[in-house]
Amino acid sequence: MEKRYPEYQQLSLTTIADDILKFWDEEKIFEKSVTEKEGKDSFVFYEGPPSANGMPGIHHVISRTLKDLVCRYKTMRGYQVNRKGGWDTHGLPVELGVEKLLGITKEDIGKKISVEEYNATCRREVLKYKDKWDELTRKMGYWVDLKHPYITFENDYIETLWWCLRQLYDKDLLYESVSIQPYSPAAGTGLSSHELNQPGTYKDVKDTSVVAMFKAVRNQDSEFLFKDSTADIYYLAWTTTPWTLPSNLGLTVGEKIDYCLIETANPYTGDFVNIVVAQPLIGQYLKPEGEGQCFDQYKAGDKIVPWKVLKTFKGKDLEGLRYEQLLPSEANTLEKVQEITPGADPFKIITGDFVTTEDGTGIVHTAPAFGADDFKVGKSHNLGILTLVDKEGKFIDGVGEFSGRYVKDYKDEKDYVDVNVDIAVKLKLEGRAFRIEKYEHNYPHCWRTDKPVIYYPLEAWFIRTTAAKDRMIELNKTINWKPASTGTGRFGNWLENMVDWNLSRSRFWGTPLPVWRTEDGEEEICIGSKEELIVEIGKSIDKGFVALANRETKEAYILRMTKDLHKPYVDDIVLVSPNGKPMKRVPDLIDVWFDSGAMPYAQWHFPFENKETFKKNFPADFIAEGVDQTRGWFYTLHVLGALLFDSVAYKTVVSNGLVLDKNGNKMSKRLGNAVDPFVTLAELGPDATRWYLITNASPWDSLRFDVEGIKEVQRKLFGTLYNTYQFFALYANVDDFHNQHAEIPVSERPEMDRWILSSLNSLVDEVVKSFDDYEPTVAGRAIDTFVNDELSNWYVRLCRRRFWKPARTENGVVNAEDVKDKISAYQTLLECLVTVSKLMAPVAPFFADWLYKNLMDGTGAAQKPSVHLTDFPVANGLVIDKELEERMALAQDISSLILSLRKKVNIKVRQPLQKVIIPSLGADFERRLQSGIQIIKSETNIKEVELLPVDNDFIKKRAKANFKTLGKRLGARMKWAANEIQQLTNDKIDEAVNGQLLLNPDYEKAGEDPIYITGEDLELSTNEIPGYEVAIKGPLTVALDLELSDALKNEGYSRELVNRVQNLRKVHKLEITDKIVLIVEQKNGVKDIISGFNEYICAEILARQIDFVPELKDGEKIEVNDDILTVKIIKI
RNA sequence: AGAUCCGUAGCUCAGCCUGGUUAGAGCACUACACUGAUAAUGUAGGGGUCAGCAGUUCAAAUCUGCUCGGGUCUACCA
Repeated sequence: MEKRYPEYQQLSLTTIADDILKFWDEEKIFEKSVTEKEGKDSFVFYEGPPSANGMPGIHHVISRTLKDLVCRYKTMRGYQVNRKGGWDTHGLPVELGVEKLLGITKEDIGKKISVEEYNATCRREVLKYKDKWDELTRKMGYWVDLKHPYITFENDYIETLWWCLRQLYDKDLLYESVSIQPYSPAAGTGLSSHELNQPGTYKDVKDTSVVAMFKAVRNQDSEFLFKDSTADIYYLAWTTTPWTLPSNLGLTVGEKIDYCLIETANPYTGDFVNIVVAQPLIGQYLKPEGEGQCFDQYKAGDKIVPWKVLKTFKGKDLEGLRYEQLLPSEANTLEKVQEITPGADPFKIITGDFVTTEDGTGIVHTAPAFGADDFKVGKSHNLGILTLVDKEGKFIDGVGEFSGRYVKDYKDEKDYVDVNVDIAVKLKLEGRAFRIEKYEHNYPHCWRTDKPVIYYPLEAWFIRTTAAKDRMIELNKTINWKPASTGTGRFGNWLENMVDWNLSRSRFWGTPLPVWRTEDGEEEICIGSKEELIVEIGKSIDKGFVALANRETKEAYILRMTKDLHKPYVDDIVLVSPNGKPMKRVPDLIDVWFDSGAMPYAQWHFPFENKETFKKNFPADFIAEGVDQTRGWFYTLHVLGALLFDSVAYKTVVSNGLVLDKNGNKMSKRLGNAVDPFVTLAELGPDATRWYLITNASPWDSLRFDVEGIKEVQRKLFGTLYNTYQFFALYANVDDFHNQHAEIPVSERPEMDRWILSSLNSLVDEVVKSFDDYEPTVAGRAIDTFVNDELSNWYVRLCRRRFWKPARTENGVVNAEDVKDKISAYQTLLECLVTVSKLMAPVAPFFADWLYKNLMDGTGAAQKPSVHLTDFPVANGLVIDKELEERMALAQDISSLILSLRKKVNIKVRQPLQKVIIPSLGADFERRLQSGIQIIKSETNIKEVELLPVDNDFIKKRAKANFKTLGKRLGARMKWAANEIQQLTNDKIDEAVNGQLLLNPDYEKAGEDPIYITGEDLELSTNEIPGYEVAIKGPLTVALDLELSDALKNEGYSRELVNRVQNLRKVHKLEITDKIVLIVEQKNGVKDIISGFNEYICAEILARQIDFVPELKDGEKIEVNDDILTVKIIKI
């Protein structure tokens, strides 16, 4: 017989993946899935560009699975989904990799190696692992266009970036300013915090710390502090970097922090002073024993210093008060400050939210030049800025005795004297230090020179994101975040606290900032296109700023200078200003995050090309990346979308969590717990891997990756589905079923079929809803449950006979009813399998296609060559019958209870039992039970199901309170009532069910309200049924009649015999269609039993007849119940 | 320091939005059974202070607050 449906020896998910991959390639299925949708609505997806200079890890598989499944799903829902791949190619990681490769440092660039050569190496190295990435992409089944990716280092890409920058520049959103950055005076360079995160840069060091005393100025505002005492008042502020004190311009306090004015003495000089310090920190500076002690006997140097709190107030009250400069000198006079920052108003107390009472005094010494917080708060409170230290790390002229001294030992001087100590000593002598001590803390060091870093103001270019802050917050509210909390929380919060975007990077391999400027800084130009640059160069040549080399034409020169828009070429370009002065490019490169944030525009080389394409593909309907991109890519996309187009850049964003190892540790190469995705895919197959990643945890939860989990998915889902298919194929091939019959209307199919179809359509409904809601985990789990619990373990198991029962008898009589039943079963199972293949296609694309193709091979009625080109199923509401699904659930529960009873009393299922009694739970229950009775009987091998009417007094009932209805009414009496109800007897229960029951008859005596309960306040169940074994689940009770009549015993015996013979057939490797003759050795009474069930037995074992012989020499022994029988089967 | 997610059985996770009776499932383990889907299946068993504390409520795994533990992000970083 021709086998229409392929049958397999065993399931090999890896073979399936290989075969299907080949099929996709050969038939160009991915291309077709896009081209076939030409003209349909598009679903816009952006691929976040990975950097190909590192190997892909398993965590890339999860985010890409997520992206892929959404795109596949939307394709099947009828959208055209273009997916352009991309590569992120600039930035520090690439540069560091190259430096390592070449064995050089940043300083060597331009010296040992030319910038040109260096950048060429970067360009080459950055796509080092591109092949590996492409391979992973293919093998995991991620459909994305790898043939036409956008690459951020290409000229066209950079040109769009320049266009974007020019737009921002024209809108006055691009500006240059000073910012505080980590700076290494020893190396003479700023450091990125990436560099600060190199191992070993943070070291524990002991520094001289000072609690300095800033003398309060008495005026109208501060009068409230002065009225209680005549002594001078000092604000105490702590610092671990005393060298910043001459640059002090303010003191910052916390608005809501409590501060105290305290009368005490300077511990070094013994002078009586009043100090101001945060209330929670008093204990750090003054001993409790000193509180309230008499001042008369105190002298300098005494261990216990007397003190007394004069006043307590909030930081807010201090705002605006003035103090005298701590270390005045020529260089830091008010005039000098105002010379540098006109209009500045320093030397006052301000408030800042970064102030804590963790350490220090609760008053923060603020030197805007040397701290990011200081700078920010200084700027907003107009303190001005003073930088009394130069770029070499030494004090500038005009700082008195400290001028010319290095603030840290940057030059490895033999006799270096710590200037910080000298400053402390000076303060101590002047009575301006309250405490001086060595303080050990963690401080960053330059990873090249090992010298301490300082924070230092440096020029940098910024995007004025804060200008559009409100709009960005508003736009963010329209974005569908998965999970929502990331949007409102992490991202929303980030937007609320937004600062301007520091674009500047002082590296070599990156997009150059296209700003040219005259030396005096008076004139500058921002170039917005290559064309514009060419024009400007032309002007410059005409002006004579460019000395053309021998015989080089103007055109050739321009071509040479613009063929690569990177360093060093752009730096060699000199342009001419409107006033005729030469302009050179500012040295900065831009943050690589700008590169990726601008991909919606740059991937199409907009606006220079593809204007229409861009319009159709902006904004994205959907993006997805790891949650670590929240403030990375998600942010930069959002910024540029908002600033350039006043639009969101994406409508839905899914942020997936991390992949941890099975012990919950972060995967890292160093720990050796990183999972190689290639190994996983090769060994376990992409489908199981993808399914596991998606269904094990919500994408945004972090996932503990364990290969055992994938194996479980293999076994449970794919194994079961494979078995189900095999089962179908086996019998469909036998019966030559290939969907050649007219479809039997669902209403005419048996209840079992209607049930699984209802369940299937309910599943479709749920899966569609979940995918639409970007909840693939819910969808996957639902499919899993359907396949295992409903389709395989219930439908197929219960319907097995329908498939292998012959539709015609041996002599060819066809029973029309049987035929129809069989066709119905095939049609039903086929529909389930085909539908499941489509439902699972987004998540398990290989297996789904394999299953689909096998089924279509059999039916020969393929709508499409691949499941991925089909339409996603749509639930047919008419087929969904929730009532039927409930009925089946009831039948399942009852069957399960009966099976557990059989187990309990040790009567195997093959032994028929006469009767099961089920107490009714009301009319509804009876109706629902009725249609399940047949199923229960055959599933549990029981002859009859007897329904016990509600009002019988045969069983003992048990009532439980319905907390939901009663709780609201009774309130505090609930506990009491629940207890009462539990003790109700049959007649009381009946009273309630039939009308109402007064629960507290003596309510009047107790002075209470009467409590009436009705049937709906009770949940009834059964306590016991005399003479029966009883099992209970919730309100449901079944009672099993255990009596075995001879007839039942004999029937059991026959069934047992059938089972043994079936085993023999299997052992002898008979085909399931082979006919046999059974020969049995005669033995006491056996013949009578067997003969009584002759027809049944023959039908089951496909025997033409059963012969009995007195003695069977070459027979086999089988055990039936307690008998040993000798039998023989002969194939005919 | 701030933000955010997570904490339920040995493990992986449901349940929480919308409070209600004895908190579920799978894996693993133990025992028994079943076997024409068989690398499957059924039944039973052990296994839980639902991280902790407090509050709201007749009633809290569920709502609120705080604390603890873990992860991630941010602190001008790619």
